[in-house]
Amino acid sequence: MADRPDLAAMISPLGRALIEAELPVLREHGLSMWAYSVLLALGARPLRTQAALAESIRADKTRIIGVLDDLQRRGLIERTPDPGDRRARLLSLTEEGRRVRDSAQAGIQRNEERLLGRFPADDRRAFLRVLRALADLPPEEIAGP
Amino acid sequence: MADRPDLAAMISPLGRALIEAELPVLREHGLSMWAYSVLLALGARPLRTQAALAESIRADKTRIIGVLDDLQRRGLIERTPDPGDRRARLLSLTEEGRRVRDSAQAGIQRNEERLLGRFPADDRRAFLRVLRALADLPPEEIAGP
DNA sequence: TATTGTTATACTCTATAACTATA
DNA sequence: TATAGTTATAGAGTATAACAATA
Repeated sequence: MADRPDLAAMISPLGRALIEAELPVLREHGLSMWAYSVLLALGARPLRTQAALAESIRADKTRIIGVLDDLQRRGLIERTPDPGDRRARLLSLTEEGRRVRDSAQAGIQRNEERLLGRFPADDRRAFLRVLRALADLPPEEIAGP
Repeated sequence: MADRPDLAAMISPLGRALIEAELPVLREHGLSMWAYSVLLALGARPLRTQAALAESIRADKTRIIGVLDDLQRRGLIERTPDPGDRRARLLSLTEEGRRVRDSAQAGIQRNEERLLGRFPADDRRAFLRVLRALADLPPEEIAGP
């Protein structure tokens, strides 16, 4: 027997539980998980094509179309044909979209801070430092040789 | 904007990537992810019913039947009717099952140790300490009030 | 009647392929 | 012809409901 559980066996269910914890907050804002992912991705920087957006959130491009339709209808994003190439749609957050994203994220991180609050500050900082570094690794690096 | 990404946004994709990293190792041992989960759960302690096993790995009970069929056929687990209640099936690992589980887990953790090896020992210990504590929390505690 | 395990069915999510419009 | 976006179809994975055996 190993002296610790597999990382994946700890991290993967924890991720599912954290997503479960997000759902009530997102529901209050009328957002699905995909919709929230889109708002986060567009907030980081506006994107020039839906395909690029889909790739950045690791989704299939056909999967986000309904999500974009809904966000646009509700005035949270703008989707305008690129004048330079009318096949592409320029994507960006509206002010309202930014507001909804920030409000949802504040609610989510409030709960996450409650969870982290049970650990000593040093452990918390080290945990976040390692987690951020691991999360930034490209999947090929995680997969290994 | 928040000063860090949401925990879920970091942890959940990381979990998926770690599972991807496990797949080649599991494939070498002829194991699916569910089969490996079963071997791990039965290794911790033998279980008296399939329903209890399913619950312990957060699976539907109908979902693991084919997995158990296969593991039993290959001699990795034993599934014997409980003499005291012939409806139930006593589940346990065989010696071969234990061997396969240990070999697969060794391969998986070898790669995980490679990933952790890039961090200072202190950070690594703190990371695992916090991660284990979070993974041990019941989902209700993670969900919050 | 209730419970364990099983099988059959339906549903959800996701990806693949076909289509439209621009280039 | 190639590409961005969209729609329609098919596939995988999962859960729900019905069933058989035992209590």
